[in-house]
Amino acid sequence: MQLGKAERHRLIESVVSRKRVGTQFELLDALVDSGCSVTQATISRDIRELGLEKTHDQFGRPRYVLPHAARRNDPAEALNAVLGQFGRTVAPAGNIVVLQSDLGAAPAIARALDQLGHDRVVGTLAGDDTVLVVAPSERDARTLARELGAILG
Amino acid sequence: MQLGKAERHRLIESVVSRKRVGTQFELLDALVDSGCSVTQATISRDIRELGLEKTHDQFGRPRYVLPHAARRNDPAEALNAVLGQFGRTVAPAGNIVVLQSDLGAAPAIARALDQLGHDRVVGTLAGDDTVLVVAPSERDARTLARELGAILG
DNA sequence: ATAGCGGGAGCATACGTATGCAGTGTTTCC
DNA sequence: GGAAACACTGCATACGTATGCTCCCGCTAT
Repeated sequence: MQLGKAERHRLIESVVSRKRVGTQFELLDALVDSGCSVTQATISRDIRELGLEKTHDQFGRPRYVLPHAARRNDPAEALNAVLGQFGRTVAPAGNIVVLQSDLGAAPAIARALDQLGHDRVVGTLAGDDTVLVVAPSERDARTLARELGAILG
Repeated sequence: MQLGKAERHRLIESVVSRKRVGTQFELLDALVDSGCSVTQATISRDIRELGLEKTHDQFGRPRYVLPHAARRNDPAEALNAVLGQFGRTVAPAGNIVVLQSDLGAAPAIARALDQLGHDRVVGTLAGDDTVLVVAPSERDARTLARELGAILG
């Protein structure tokens, strides 16, 4: 044994979050490539211990992902939740995206946007129920508005 | 065939969100109890079409859940995200829970708490970076603080 | 009417995952 | 040191899930 269980777990988390892994044998191959040689049985146990979830991607193909709990601090998740819950409308106007929300939620949304590190978000300004999102260009603003609109539903 | 595919899908969503279903045969049984008799093969296809995810509960037991996308409007999800992302500290004080957050996030947190419909949340009052959560009793406040603290990490 | 098409579902089975058991190595406590 | 307890893993296999094939039904155009 060259790699301990804990290191293997880190490795699995890393692999799974970087590429689509649909079966435990695929994962096994990836681990072997990284110099970690174990059997499927071990991987099955690892997966339970890590709490990995098996989902389907947009094409219905299987995929393991990190447990939801582990993604709780992911800025993208936060934006999804806060925007899905409190967002009302999005509209581009020049190189600005105007985002309307439930009263009081705007600062949180703006903060979530800031933390995204999104290329098309230059900066944000929040009121009580409105966020102005400044984009680099009109074109970017339109794209961004579309992206945010998709989250709203 | 008495139930169409669409109705069966609704039924599956309902069952899966109400109780822990660990295998497709368990789900099959539940459907039969609801007067819908199909085979495991059909359920396998349904599960892919619905995009259900197979996770592990806190004891490592398997469980199907609705896809993450479908839970985006779940108030509990919103609270998790917003609190996990922006929450700082929680402390009970009398029958009040004092919640400190990142600047500006308090109103969103308060809103998320309100929408929970939680028995121990009588009402909330939000400043910029502080939420006061009013609980029915000191006991409730302590319990509530513990619950919220768990979300923070 | 009927031939042709497409969706839905069952059956059998291939594919994928979990687990009882046994073996090995490590730590702990006499 | 030696025994006991424990953690980790592989092997074989039981368990669980996906899918190729087929049939059936309902629709449409001929």
